[in-house]
Amino acid sequence: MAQPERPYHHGNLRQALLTAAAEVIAEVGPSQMSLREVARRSGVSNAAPMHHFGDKAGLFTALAAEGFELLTAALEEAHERTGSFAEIGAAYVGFAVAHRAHFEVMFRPDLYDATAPEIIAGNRAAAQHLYGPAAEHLPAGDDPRDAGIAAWSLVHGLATLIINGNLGDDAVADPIGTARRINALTARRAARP
Amino acid sequence: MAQPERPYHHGNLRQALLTAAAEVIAEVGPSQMSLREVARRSGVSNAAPMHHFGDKAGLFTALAAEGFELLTAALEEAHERTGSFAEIGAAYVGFAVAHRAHFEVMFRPDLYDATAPEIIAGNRAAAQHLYGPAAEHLPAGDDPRDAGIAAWSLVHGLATLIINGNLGDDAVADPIGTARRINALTARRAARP
DNA sequence: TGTACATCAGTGAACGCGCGTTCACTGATGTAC
DNA sequence: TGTACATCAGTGAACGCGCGTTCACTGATGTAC
Repeated sequence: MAQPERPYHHGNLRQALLTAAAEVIAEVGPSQMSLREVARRSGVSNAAPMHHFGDKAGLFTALAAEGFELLTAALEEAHERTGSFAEIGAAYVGFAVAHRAHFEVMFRPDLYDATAPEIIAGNRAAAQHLYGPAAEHLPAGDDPRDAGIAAWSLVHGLATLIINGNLGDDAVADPIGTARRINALTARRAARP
Repeated sequence: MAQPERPYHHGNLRQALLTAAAEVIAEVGPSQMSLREVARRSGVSNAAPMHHFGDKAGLFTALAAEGFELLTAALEEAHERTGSFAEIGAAYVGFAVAHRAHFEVMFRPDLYDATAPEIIAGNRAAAQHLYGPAAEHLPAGDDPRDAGIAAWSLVHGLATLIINGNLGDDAVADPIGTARRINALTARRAARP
């Protein structure tokens, strides 16, 4: 037993806590997540999370910021890979399902400090990757602002309904496929002005 | 002082508790609502709510059931009055904004007993008033199921984004107007196959 | 290369708090005769 | 019409619990010389 199971210095505790928090949130929801449970799962004392995040809201802020980065990366990747607006929407839904905990926290600003610079920047970056392509694929006569809101509403609503279990089993079983069909349905209409 | 301020028998405590709960939820969110605060606002002892709802989940169940009734009534009214599918969608968003607390609870089934008969019936009734008209206004070639999901996603996403404060001030200031434009935009596209 | 010391990361016990729920109870209401 | 009694609606004190946060602390690491 030369190597103790848990060394005094964790090495990467901050990230481990975020990962554990996402796990807990995915199981019980953001509002039932407790710092103590997160610490427990990370094999660390009750007070350890405070050291990294200051308080509970600080952990949520970090999680939301990480979420916006992940979302932006997912949208960017889909855009560059396919150039298809419908695929960007599918990537949005894919992100929500794959990173359910992040997604739920991101859209509950009451949980965290929404004025933190990393949140504002992350928010803006993600929005640009949605609104930008929406404006590119605009049929004549449509207001670009409304078209952006419509596109966002569509994928956000679908993601929310799937996550909350409000859609049938087939939609839940294949969220990205459902998103593709829904987006294609709307895009197809838009392509015939 | 012949009339005491608070008689022993409230007379309509159940409804008063539901109203107070909706108030609290609108202020602090469903997960921060406590039975004690609801009792406090209703001018009644801590234990009084248990008498009417059994436990906390019971109160949420009652609130969700009431929400489904209100939503169904709102959709039905819009349908009969205008016959317009876009107006039904606007009514959905209008309901979410006007009855924010109900709306939030309804779509968090982890909070209540989703298997309660009044919930299942309410859910089904509301869905029929959305999916039914969606099928009527279906352009050729569209899958009716997908069209229903798309319509629901659009209005549900818009409602969620507005409630969470993710849209700009003008959308928040006039949610129904925004919903009308978004729905009309989609409906207009659908009308040109 | 070795030593002194500052800094960093995590401990663990303790705090006060608000919560959901229980319990035996009491006041008010309705009904049978 | 009056009385006895069952039932209903709400009381208020108490319970045990998990929580976020604090605090003085200790072990580990890095850096200056």
